[in-house]
Amino acid sequence: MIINDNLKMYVQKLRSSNLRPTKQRLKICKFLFDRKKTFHFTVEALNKKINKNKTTKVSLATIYNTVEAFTNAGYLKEILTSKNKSYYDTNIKSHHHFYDEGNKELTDIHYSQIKLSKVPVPPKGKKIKNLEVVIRIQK
Amino acid sequence: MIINDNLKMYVQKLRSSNLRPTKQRLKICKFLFDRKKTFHFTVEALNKKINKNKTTKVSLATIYNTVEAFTNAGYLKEILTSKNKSYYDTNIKSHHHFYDEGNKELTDIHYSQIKLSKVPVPPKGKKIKNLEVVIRIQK
DNA sequence: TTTCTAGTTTAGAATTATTATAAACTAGCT
DNA sequence: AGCTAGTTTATAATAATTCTAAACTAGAAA
Ligand SMILES: [Mn+2]
Ligand SMILES: [Mn+2]
Ligand SMILES: [Zn+2]
Ligand SMILES: [Zn+2]
Repeated sequence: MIINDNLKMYVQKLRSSNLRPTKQRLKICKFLFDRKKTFHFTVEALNKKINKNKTTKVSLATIYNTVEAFTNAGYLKEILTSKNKSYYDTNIKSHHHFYDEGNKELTDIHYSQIKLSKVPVPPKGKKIKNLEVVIRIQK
Repeated sequence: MIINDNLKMYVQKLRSSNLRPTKQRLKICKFLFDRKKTFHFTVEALNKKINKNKTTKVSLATIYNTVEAFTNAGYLKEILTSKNKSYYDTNIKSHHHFYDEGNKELTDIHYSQIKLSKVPVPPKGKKIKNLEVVIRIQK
């Protein structure tokens, strides 16, 4: 996988989603996507990292707005697994997770690592939006 | 399955978990467990039902305390699937769920209705606490 | 029975995560 | 350069939950 350290790519990406490439969004893009590996984060953690010893701070409201916009645009995936706090994933491919109840961390499980040989039919008029397994683990 | 409409059973049950059989706890037990079918609920919903046109109200703090105590005692199971709100289940057997993103309701999937033919090994030093699948559905 | 005390309930305050508000700012078209 | 819709920001509001501390009570002991 290629590391994107050029802003032009993000500018295009944002424009293609009708999101103006503001300096705040580009800074967040750079932080989230300029890396070899995908990762999981909470808004709280992202806010800390983005504003860690930086002179120009991005407001918490913007962090929330941007995470929501990126999720709607399909750049991020929301993982609902924890009590009272949303997690986000820069890995947008369909995949499963371990959720460690001790340190409250998510770990990816590749889609092929879980095989569902029997899955129920959804109720009438409803369709399956998502079938991703969360395996809760602890010491 | 037998409907428990006698309080003595709940008194024993509570005592066996080192929970004093107070009138609040017994009222909540009666509401939660005196029925043919298990069900899912939020604390907000339980609070409304318990206090619906009743003269003696149970405080919201007690509803929270009791739900937590019952969960710790194993009378209830917590289902973490929704953003910002916990769900509880009077079905304490291991089983799976549909979660309808439209009306935010849970529906049981019997344990035998999902077969996992391949499951990954948890990380070193960690063990699987729970492997229950939530299938998100929508119209 | 009455007394005692740890456990429980309660109203209200506090906390945490998140969303809403509205004024100031800015990307980017004209 | 001027305009304007989109964006950022500080701050307030909201929602779910947890905390606090005073009042109450179950039930053991006297
Ligand atoms: Mn919340
Ligand atoms: Mn909360
Ligand atoms: Zn992931
Ligand atoms: Zn259930």
